[in-house]
Amino acid sequence: MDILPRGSLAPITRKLETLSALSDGERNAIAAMPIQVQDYPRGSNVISEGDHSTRCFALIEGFSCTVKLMLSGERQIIAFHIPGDMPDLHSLHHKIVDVGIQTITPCTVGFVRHEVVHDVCARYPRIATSFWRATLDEAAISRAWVTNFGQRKAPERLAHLACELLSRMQAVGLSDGQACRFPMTQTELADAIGMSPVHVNRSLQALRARGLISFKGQRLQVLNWPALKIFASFDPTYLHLNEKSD
Amino acid sequence: MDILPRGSLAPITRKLETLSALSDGERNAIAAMPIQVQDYPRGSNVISEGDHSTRCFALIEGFSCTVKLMLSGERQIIAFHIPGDMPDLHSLHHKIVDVGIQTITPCTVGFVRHEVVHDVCARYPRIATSFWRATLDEAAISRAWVTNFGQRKAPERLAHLACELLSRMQAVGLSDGQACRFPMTQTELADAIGMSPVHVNRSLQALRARGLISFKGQRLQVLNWPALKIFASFDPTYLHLNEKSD
DNA sequence: CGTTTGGTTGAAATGTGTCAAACTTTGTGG
DNA sequence: CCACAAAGTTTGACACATTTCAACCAAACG
Repeated sequence: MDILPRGSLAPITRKLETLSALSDGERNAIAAMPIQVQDYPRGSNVISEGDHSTRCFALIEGFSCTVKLMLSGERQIIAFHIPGDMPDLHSLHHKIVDVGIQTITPCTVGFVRHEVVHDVCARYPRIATSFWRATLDEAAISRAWVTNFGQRKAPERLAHLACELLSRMQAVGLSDGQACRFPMTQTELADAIGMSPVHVNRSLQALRARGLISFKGQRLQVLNWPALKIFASFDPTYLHLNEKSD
Repeated sequence: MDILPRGSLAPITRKLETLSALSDGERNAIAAMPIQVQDYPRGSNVISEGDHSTRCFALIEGFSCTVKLMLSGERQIIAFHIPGDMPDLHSLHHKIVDVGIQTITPCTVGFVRHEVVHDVCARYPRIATSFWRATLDEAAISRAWVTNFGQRKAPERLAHLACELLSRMQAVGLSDGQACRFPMTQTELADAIGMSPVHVNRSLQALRARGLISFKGQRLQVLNWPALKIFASFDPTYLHLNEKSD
């Protein structure tokens, strides 16, 4: 754990810039925030359910997910996070966190103390707005997941998730055409879409058989984007990707 | 449609007070916001998907829900709203709304223009915080719904929804012991939990057979709260009911 | 090279959807 | 206040989606 050189905040600054335009002063204020960088191996808990939160973090490198653990031992994955995301911003106002955050791959995260964030928000209202918007973007994704669960069968659900992930990766410049890194195991996908791993496997085969997507070595490749969108009835409006505040 | 006398803002002020303590100045600023009151019959659209939003609203009286309409004509209910809720606060920063809001009963709502809210937020940071928190509370509920869909079968899912609704009604003083108004039809419940109306009906019968709840004349009566909580594995932490900011 | 982890397969059990009909309640106009 | 219509609820039989369990296979890894 050490202090991050200014440059490493690039993913977060870039993310905030997508939310609203920043002045030089605002950019500097963000770059000046004291940040504690920490690496986590795959499968570790960055935040545990029930923790009392005093800081929040940005995902600098790697994939993580928000999870809810059941008494039965089952785990529900509620959201996936990609570099630049700030998955526990809500802890700024919800001190008792009701979900955990786990790493899916080895991750590098940057922690910032809540006082620091509150202070920056107080001095730069537009930054506060950006943080608020980041939490709203997340909320919109949760709503889309509710719809995904309620309205779609397994193959369509998986297809929709693939559409979402690729779109988000494209939005932060982490895609390679219509392909991107996709390190989730089938068991993790099962925990995310609320189905058994066996059924995930069969649904993925159905998607492959239709020539929509392919998975090889932790990569998702979309073979027929228009057809995939139609199959999943994917409408990216909910991601609010090209909509800045103010 | 007319201007509301100050007193009618009571549900909203009370709601905001549950989010963070308000000073007299803050209370006055809220009471002074110009508000347009409008009545809607049951089954009408307060907000339609795709609208470009210039104001947001508080539900003063009645029940409404957030919906996502599918191309197929199906509708997914994403959230239920009770008096005091401000279901489209997110439109403050997401101008293009990706969901609609429909009334479940006749409703009275109060609209406030976005500029007015932004102005109050700028002058009273604690009010801004309260609004932010209100959107975070909603987001936490969406996350809980994802878990509800992913982890529970129909009867447990319905039971969890009943727990949530009753808890929220209790929190704003609209319950009657362990009973409260519950005007949703089985078809609406079906749209909310992503199941067919027939299966909702059978699941409700299962809950009644277990002696957990009863429905009569738009009322939900919980007959065995401890047993219901266990059956639904309901943990109210996610509602953040007794947690104020600052 | 063996071990572990993740992916694939088949068959049977369970959960849920669909359709069509009957029943019950609610609301409305005469 | 009644009669009727409309809306909401309940039932049964059958089809389909998904889970479960157990086994096998393939790739990754020390």
